[in-house]
Amino acid sequence: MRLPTIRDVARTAGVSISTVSLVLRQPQRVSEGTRDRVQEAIKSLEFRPNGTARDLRIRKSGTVGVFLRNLSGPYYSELIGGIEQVATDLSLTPIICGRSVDQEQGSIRLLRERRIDGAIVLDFGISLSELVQYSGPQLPVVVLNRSLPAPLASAYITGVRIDDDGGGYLAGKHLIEQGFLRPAVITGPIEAEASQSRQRGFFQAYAEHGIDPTNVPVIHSDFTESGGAQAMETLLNLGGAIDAIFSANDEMALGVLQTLATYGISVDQIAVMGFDDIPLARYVQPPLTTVHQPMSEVGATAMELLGRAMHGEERIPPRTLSTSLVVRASTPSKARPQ
Amino acid sequence: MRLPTIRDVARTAGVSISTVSLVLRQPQRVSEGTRDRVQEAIKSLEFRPNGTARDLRIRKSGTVGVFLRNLSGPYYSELIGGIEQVATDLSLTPIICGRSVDQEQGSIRLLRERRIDGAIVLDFGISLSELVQYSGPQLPVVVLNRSLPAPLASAYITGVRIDDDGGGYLAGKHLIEQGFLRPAVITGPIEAEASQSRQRGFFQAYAEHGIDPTNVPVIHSDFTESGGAQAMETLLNLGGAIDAIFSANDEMALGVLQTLATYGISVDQIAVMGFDDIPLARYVQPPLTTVHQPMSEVGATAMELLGRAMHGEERIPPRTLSTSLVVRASTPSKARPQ
DNA sequence: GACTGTAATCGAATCGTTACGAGGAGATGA
DNA sequence: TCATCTCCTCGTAACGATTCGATTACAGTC
Repeated sequence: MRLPTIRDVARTAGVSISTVSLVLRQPQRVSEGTRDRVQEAIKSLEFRPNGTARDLRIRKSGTVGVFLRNLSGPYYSELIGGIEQVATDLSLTPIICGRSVDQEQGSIRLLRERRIDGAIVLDFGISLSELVQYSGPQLPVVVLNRSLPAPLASAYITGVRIDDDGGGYLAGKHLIEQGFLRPAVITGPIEAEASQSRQRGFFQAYAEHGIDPTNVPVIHSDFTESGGAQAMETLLNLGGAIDAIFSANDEMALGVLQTLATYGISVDQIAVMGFDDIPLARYVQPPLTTVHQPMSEVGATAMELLGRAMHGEERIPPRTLSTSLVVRASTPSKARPQ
Repeated sequence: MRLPTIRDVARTAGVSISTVSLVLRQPQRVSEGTRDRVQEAIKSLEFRPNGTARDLRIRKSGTVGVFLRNLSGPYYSELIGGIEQVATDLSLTPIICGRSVDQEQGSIRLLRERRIDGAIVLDFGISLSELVQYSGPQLPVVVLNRSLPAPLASAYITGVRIDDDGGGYLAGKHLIEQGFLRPAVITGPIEAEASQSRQRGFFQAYAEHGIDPTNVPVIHSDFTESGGAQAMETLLNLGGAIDAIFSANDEMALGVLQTLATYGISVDQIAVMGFDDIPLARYVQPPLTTVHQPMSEVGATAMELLGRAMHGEERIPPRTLSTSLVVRASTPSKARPQ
C-alpha cells in the first residue's frame, strides 16, 4: 500500500502526468473541465505531492535553517520571533535546529547535505571555516553575534551582531556614574567573542575615567546561573575590596544575586549588572540593571539579509545593532560620595 | 558552475556511480585501492552528497518535526531538551517548527508533504483530524497535552500528556489545607482542554471538602501575563469575598500578582497559585506556589514513543505523566483558623 | 582443464516531481 | 481552402542519489 503519486492521479483523472502537475502549479492554464476532473481525483485519492521529489527537481526547499547552541534559554524566544515574522513575508519556512552533538549526523547535516536554502547560525560550535565550506550561491549564511574577518571569506556569508563593545561601555559608564569605582567582571568562556567585547567596552569606560582596568579582577565562567554563583563565591574568597559586579550575561548575574543573598550582602554593598535583558531580569529581587539586546530586531534583520542573499545579492555588508541601558534596582546610586 | 555530483566523482575516480555510492555507504565492501581513489576524488572535488536525492530514493529523511504554537515561552525549553536527548540516541534530527500562520505554506507543509519521518505536535492550532489525515505508517505522530478519543482514530497517532486533573486536584487540596475556602479560578480559553481539566480537578478537591464549586467564580482568560492581570481586575471589581486565586498557568498568575501589588493586596489576603512551574515562578516576589509539570520527561517520552512508532509499532497506548506540588511563598497558611 | 565460489565492479531501473518542446484541435483572417 | 495563431495537452528528459541483479576476474578444487 503506497501513498498515491501524481501518476495515480493522472491515471484516475484520465490525463497525463504533466497536466496534473500543471493543475498543481498553475491551475489557470488548464481548461476548466480537465482541471475539475484532476482536482476531484486529487481529493478522492487524498493525494499530497511529495515535497522531497519537488525539492530535488527544482533544487530548492523553501526552508531555512536556524542553528542555535541550545534551544533552552529565554534568550532565543524573541530572536526566533523576529526571524519568523520576516520569513513569513518571504514565503519561507524557518526550522530551528539545536546543537549538533555529533558532527556527522546532528542537525548540521541539513546544512552539509543542502537540504535547506539558507541558514542563520548562532551556535558558535559551528566554525566559520565550516560555514565557508558549506555556504554558496544556493545556500547563503547569516552568522549571528560573531565578528567576521574584514574581507569576507565567502561572498555568501554575512552577519548581524549587536554592539557588544558599546554595550559594555554603557554598563561601565553607568556603574561609574552611580559611584562604583572598584568593579569586578564575570565573563564567559574565552572562545565567546561576545563576552570579550563586552569586557573590552566596560574597561574602556573605566579607563576613560582614569581607572586602570588591569587591576579589575576578572573571572571566566560559563554563562550559566550556577556558574555565576560559583564565580561570585570565588570573588568573595579572593577578598579584594569590590563594590560592583559586571556580569557578561544576565543568567550569570542571577547566580551572583543568589550568592550575595546567601552571604547577606545587599546591592548597596555590591551592585550587580547583567547583559542581555532576559525577561527574568525584570522579576528577580532586586530587579536587575542590565544592557538590552534587541533580539527580535536581530532576528528580523538576519532573516532580511538572508532573504536578499537568497535572491542573489552577494557580499552583503554585515550589520551591527546597538544596545541600550536598562536601569533597575540592582545598581543603586552610592549614597556618600567619596 | 554546478556543485559536484556523485557522477563527477565517479568520472574523476574512473569508476562507476554505484561504486562511489558503495564507498559512501559501506566502504569496507570496496577494495582498498579503489576506495582510496574514490575518497581522494571526493576530497578534491569537495563533493557532498545531496540529501534531498537520498531522501527521495530511500523514502526517509531521518528527521522528525516538532510543532509548537510559539517558540517563545520558557515552557518549551525543557520539553525540547528532553526530545533532543532521546532523538540523538535514535540517530534522528529533530527540527523545531513554529506556528503555521498560513496553513498553505507554513511549517505544516513539512508534515503534509512528508518531508519528515515523524512528528511531535504541541501546537493546538493543528487539529486532530488534520493529523489523522497526515499521519501514516511512514509518518507517525505523537500529540502532546491533548486528550485522544478512546479508540484511536489512527493507528499511527499516540499521545503524551500530563495529568491535568490530578494537578488541579493537588492545587485545590493545597489551598484547602492552607485554609483558603473562598477561591476563584482564572482559566484559559475554552478550547484549551488542559485548563478545563485543571479546573475540574481543582473543583473536585473542593467538592470533596464539602464546598460547592458552583459558587466559585471563574474567569476565562488567554494564558498571558497581561490577560491574567486583567482577569484579576475583573475579579476585584466583582467584589466577591475571595481569599485565593488558582490560575491555570503560571504566566497568568504573574499578572495576578502584579495587579494585587498595584492594589496593595498581599498574598496573606489573597493567595495565588499557578500551574506549570516555569523558571520565573521561583523568582517573582513572592515566589509562586505552583504545580510542576515534568516537561523534560514529557519530551523524552514523546520522542521515545515516536521512535517506537517509526519502527513499525502500531496503536501505542497514550501516556499520562503525573505532576507534583511546589509550595512557595504565595500561598501562606492562613493564621487564624475559622 | 573444466567447474565452482567469491569478491569487486558495473549498468540500469527507480524514487516522484518539474519543465521544455512538440503535437493536435479549433478559431481566425485572407 | 489554406496558412497562421491560440490554447490545451502530452511525452520525455532531467534532478542526484540508491539498489539489485548481472558481469568479470581470479583463486581454489577435483
